[in-house]
Amino acid sequence: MLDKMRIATILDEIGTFLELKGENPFRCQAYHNAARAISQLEGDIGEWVEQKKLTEIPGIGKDLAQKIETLYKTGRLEQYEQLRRELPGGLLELLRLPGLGPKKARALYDQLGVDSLEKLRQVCQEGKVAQLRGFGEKTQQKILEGLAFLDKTGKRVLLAEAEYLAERICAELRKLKEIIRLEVCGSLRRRRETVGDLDILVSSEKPEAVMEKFVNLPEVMTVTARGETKSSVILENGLNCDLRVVSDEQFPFALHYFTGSKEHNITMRARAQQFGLKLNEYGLEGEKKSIRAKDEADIFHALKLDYIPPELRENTGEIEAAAEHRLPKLVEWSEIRGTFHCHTDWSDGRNSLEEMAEAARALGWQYLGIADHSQSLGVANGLDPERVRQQHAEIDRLNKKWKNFRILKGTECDILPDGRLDYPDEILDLFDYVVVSVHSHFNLSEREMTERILRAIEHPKVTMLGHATGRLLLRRDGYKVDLDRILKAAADHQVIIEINGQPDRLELDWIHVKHAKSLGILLVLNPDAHSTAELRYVRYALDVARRGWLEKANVLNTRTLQQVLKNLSRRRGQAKS
DNA sequence: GCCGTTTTCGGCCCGACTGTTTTCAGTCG
Repeated sequence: MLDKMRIATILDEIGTFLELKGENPFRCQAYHNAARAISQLEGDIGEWVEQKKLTEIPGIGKDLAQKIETLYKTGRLEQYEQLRRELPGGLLELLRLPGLGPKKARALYDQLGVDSLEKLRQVCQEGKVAQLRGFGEKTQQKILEGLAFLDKTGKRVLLAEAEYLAERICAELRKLKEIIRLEVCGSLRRRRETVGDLDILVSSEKPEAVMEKFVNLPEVMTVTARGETKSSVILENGLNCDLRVVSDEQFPFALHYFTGSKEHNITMRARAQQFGLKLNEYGLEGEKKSIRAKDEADIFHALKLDYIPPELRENTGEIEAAAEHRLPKLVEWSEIRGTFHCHTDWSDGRNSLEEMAEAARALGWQYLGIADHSQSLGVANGLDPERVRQQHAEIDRLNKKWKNFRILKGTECDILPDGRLDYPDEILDLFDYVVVSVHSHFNLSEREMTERILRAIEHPKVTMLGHATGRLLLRRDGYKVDLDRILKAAADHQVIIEINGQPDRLELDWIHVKHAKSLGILLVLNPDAHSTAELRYVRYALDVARRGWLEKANVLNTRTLQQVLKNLSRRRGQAKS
């Protein structure tokens, strides 16, 4: 039996193989759409199959439902295997090169036998590619550069890194008096966890001056394209950056267009068509009238939609919700009143209890939860029971200092390999709350890992589950675990789930956050801070929360100190009875 | 391959840029 991620990957590959074969592009797109829909499906794919509900998913019809069912039940699909026999898998990785699409990849394979990046490098170096019809010297050179780029950086960067670069570049561009409006679009504006390139949009009556400044910025390494309205460059860290210049009248339309996502835009254009209008990056026009917009909200309103925040624009139901006035009122930074998962110099943090507390107070928060590591995590100087008691005495002493602020006593307690917790119950009773996390034995089987975490969740003294899969973005996948079962158990046992704001973690993933919300699970935004500076990582957890459609009521941190204390004591009351 | 208040066929989002052409195909977002 295949899980939904594997099924989605296979559907996606079928779509790409069909492109390589030159099939009808809309048919290819149907496979890509289905792959996306399946990967974002809430809950267990098995239930959708068994209840014959697959065709209820937009983009999945009779044919694809049948194929998905076959894949789920048998793990195989004759069509897929046939395609794999027909075309080498290495062709798929050729498509990762910029400027190389299915048509050119196919030509390289047919005429030069290219079936891998290595082979491609070889024939380019031999000068054979430039001689092919439709190719030339420049294309060959561009492929070689692309290969070198892939070797070096060829991937996305963390949201935090992209944000830092974008802020520097924008600060510089904003100095130009020719610029009327400026905004960063793309996945950065949608606050995706990783960013593939920066899209900067500017309105100006003097595009040339803006372009000139842009391509000569100190952060620019290479200029890859330069036109009147669009230029592309590669930045010092290997990230691609596009700049578009439009008139100020066009700005809202371009802002919406370049923010994406692509899938959101496609559905928006189809909606515009229903109103007899055509939507593109320059405007919204009909046969006789053209709609004016001073901002993005006007565009949505013209299509009888509520304003959709950028974080939701993934075509996962936001347009339908906007039409029916049932978009969530997303949780906001100003609603955050504290956080729960922070480390101090008692374990592996850099700052003292007092320094952390003062930093939290400076942010205007009412409480700060300290959750240092537990005893078995020796490398992180985890606290044994004696030091737990000492730390609590110190917290009690500090808490006398402040009137409207409080340090909460928590622990990030290890989940041992067999699912037991790292402290006995009488020690766990000393804390205001207990975060449980996996820090060791990542290589268990999916079943063992799931059982391990389930056992921890079922423990009556557990308040919240820390970084749920242990993934490190762009570095390693999470450990294998059945998240659907974990979430269901968390709902049953009223365990809170953490959204970890470390820029390279950002889990629970937004797709699962949305799922957790639908199960009625309470979530918590935690910075996993190891210094005062890292308290601001709550911001990145907030991004994930917003992408997961969370509202104020879904997030523990939005509650006042009194509400939090009440919530925690109620849990503990239940645990003891 | 999907889909339907122009429905069971014939559409399916749309424009900029590049390189290779000499009027356009391919790629990208």
